[in-house]
Amino acid sequence: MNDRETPGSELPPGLDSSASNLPPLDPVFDPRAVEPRILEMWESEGWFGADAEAVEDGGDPYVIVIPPPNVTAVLHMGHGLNNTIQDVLIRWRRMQGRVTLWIPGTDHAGIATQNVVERRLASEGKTRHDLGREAFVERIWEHVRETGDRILGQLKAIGCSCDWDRTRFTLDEGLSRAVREIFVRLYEDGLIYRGEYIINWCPRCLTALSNEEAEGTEARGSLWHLRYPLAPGSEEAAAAARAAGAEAVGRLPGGRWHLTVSTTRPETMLGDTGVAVSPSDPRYGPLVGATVELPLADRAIPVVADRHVDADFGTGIVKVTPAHDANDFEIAARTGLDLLNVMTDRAVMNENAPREFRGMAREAAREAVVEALRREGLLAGRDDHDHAVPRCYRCDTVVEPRLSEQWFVRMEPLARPALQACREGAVTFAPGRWTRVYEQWLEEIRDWCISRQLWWGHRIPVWSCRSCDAEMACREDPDRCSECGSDEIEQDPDVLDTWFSSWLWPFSVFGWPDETRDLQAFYPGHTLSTAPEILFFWVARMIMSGYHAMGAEPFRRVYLHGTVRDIQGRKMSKSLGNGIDPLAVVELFGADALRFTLIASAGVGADIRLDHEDLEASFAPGRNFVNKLWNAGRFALLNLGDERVPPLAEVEDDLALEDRWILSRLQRAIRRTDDELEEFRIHGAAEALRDFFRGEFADWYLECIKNRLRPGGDRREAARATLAHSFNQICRLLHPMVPFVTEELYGRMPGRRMGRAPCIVAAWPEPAADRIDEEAEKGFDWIRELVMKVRAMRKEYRVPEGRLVTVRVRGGRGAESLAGRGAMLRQLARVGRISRADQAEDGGGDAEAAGASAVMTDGAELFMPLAGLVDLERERERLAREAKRLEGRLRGLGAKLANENFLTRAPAAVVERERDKLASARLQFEKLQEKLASLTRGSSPEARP
RNA sequence: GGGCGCUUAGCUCAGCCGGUCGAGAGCGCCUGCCUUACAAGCAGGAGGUCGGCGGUUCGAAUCCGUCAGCGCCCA
Repeated sequence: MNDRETPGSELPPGLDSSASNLPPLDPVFDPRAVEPRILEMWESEGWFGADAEAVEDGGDPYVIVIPPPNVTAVLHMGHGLNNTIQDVLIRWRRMQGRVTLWIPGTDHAGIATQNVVERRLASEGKTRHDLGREAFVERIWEHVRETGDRILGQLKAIGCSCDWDRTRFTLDEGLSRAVREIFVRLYEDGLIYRGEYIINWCPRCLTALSNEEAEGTEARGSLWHLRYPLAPGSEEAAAAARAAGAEAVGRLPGGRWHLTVSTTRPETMLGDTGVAVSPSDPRYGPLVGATVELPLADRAIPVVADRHVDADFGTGIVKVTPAHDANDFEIAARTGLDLLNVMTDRAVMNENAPREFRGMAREAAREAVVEALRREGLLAGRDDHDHAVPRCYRCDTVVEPRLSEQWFVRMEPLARPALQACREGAVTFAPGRWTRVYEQWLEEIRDWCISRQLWWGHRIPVWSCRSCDAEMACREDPDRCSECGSDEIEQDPDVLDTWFSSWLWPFSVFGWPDETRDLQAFYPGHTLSTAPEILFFWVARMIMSGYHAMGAEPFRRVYLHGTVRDIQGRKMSKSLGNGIDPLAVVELFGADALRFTLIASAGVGADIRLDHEDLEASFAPGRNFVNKLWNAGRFALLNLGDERVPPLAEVEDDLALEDRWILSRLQRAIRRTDDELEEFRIHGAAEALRDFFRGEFADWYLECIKNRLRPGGDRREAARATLAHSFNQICRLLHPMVPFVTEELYGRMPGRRMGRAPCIVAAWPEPAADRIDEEAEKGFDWIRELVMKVRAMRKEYRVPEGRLVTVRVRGGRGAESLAGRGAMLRQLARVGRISRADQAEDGGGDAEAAGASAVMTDGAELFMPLAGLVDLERERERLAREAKRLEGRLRGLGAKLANENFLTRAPAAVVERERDKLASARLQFEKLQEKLASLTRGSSPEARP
């Protein structure tokens, strides 16, 4: 990067331009003809990467690690948005001269990837068990080698400037070593433990899931009310409870007392080992310690008191199924109830269930249990009940809480520094509201179940000894027991949660646990951009591991972007078929159009809606903008030609009003763009640049200088210099958002000759305070207003487009502003002749001829003679309408300024501004009244004095 | 049950630590233009009680309260 220019430098003078080996410019931008070539140039010239040395030499790093997509994933719009955001930030910082590094990579996606390959096997009529572990894992590797990393190629296609040489994969040797190391450390610190707990279990994937992986989905279900008879001997207690108002205590037809409990999962009652009430519930006090006869199962279970039970919810009595419900498991732990597992790992009723239900799937068992209870008169009823049913985030199967032995990470000690970092502002979130969400999750942190009953992933590095029962977590695979020396050892069969490797990503990619130069140079990183869905899964855990392993936060700023939705507001998904393939968009409209559309429509953290059925409509904003840019570039290049373009400094004295104006506006655009980017308001930056490029540069500046650019044009070199400079800056400013088209145009600009750095590493523009020119802005604004007024009058009276008009101007700043503007006004508004009527010779004769009139904000009066076209009545109405509008405004401003409170309490500057507005409105109003009066005189002679 | 977000032009959205918003953009719509960079364009235009109500303030799309609708997260 020694080819960089110093910021703020002018274009080197007089360098040849048009690299004539480039293809000619099409009138319509053809991304397919441009993008691959540019991409190839960036990569072959090696602009994407960075090495530690640049930082060691004093460079200021800027680091982003990509949220690693699943290795077998294909790009979707969410990736498109997220990675465009990251690329904008990276390219911007790179141009600023930071040592930028964006690390790409993928994760192995344990369940997802294993599922894909298992499905393939199934189509061959095989299961993974037919192959055996080793062969199966090899099969997955094959699959990954074939189709993996496809998504990275897709990221390249949308222009992502990652350091591709540093591509990482969570199962790489280095990253696996990091996983092993952190596991052993946590184990040695007592932060990893194994235990039998209720976990979320997917009966299809046959593995444990973390809480985060069990997604609650709204479902319309049933709440069943079941009657559990009380064992003999509890009659008195039951009667007392009933007397105390316990409606859930009643008598069966035969006279026996019973309790009523409610459940959404009746089949679990076969595993009930107790019934619980609140210890503070006066109604059930007498019943605590009583015995219930569990129907169907023919077991006696006790009534216990536990604080978890809410006396005010439902009947105030709950059934307790410790082996099949997390809350019940905790109740059992506190009250000593038995654990009874009545299901297999496939959620089929097992041998602990009564014979008639054994072998039934849980759904069938539910119906059978309900039916059996109904037969016995023990079904008290059923209500509709909407509730959240947890489903496997990978296969959507309903998750079954299951008692099993798993590995957990004790999270509380890890959460503490992560929470503190947030409170102290070491890590901040955009939008800020996510701060609270993050903090609350950490405040109520729960231990993390990290074992998965899969074969694809990092195998848990714990061995146990069959001879002495020792258990050891090892950095290197052991061949004998560290306690007794026996070689009868075996490794835990399970693998680790994929997130247990991705939470190390910000430092494992740099070689941790080795103290590498990369780690030294590039950790901590700076920005993390991702979707809020994985705030807990990933972001929070990275912060925790960062503090634990590295003693520092992995990044300082977290940007959580919105969700890409379809036009109806639904999330895009494969199953709904409402997704948009970013590559299809690239194919149709180009990567730049995709990027600009996404960026320009995404407020910070706001969702984006796109119509998957009308890509044309959805991506028109980006495509149109890019095409406009392309054509402005063509115009500039055509006019700059091969001739020498002087630097601005050389034409300083020849700069015209419009030159000084656009240069001044350019400085403001630079400032605004910087401000927006610094605050992560990328769409704001896009808007700033669109306003400047389209609204000022293309619509006004280019139109203004067309005459001057012709051979022999007035101050031609000044126009060429200003054009070259401002378009060059526009390319740079827009490069982070639309890198391809800007690179292509920049590469053709004068001064870009062999060897000089391309746009991707051109210096980011810096605002030059001495180019801000208030006077030029005011002067040019006056011209703009005049042109707009003339255009409006022409339209009003349908003056043919090609026809030149005459305009007379009186008063205002016309005198000083009009000199030498003839050609410009002809170009902008087809004004053939413009004259000042200030001098006496023109007098107040406007009304003599038929024509259109207008008054500018500074009171300048315009008159456009339009004999034969103007209808006086219509003109009168038009002016009266305008006068009425001004009158209303006058009233409003007058009232405001007559308000003593306003004058005394509002800031002086505000009052001053309002006074100016009033003066201007009054002036305009008066002039209009005069016009109207003269019009009336002109058209009705009898009214003359 | 707890928390958060959204409601501004036909559509998608900016603006929201109050005055420069006399409410903007893109797309769509109407009218006129193939003006030698661009019809993926240019010019002109229509279109909004800034969800309802109440409050604070000299002043509210912007702050507070409340109601309604939509959406998300946690339990």
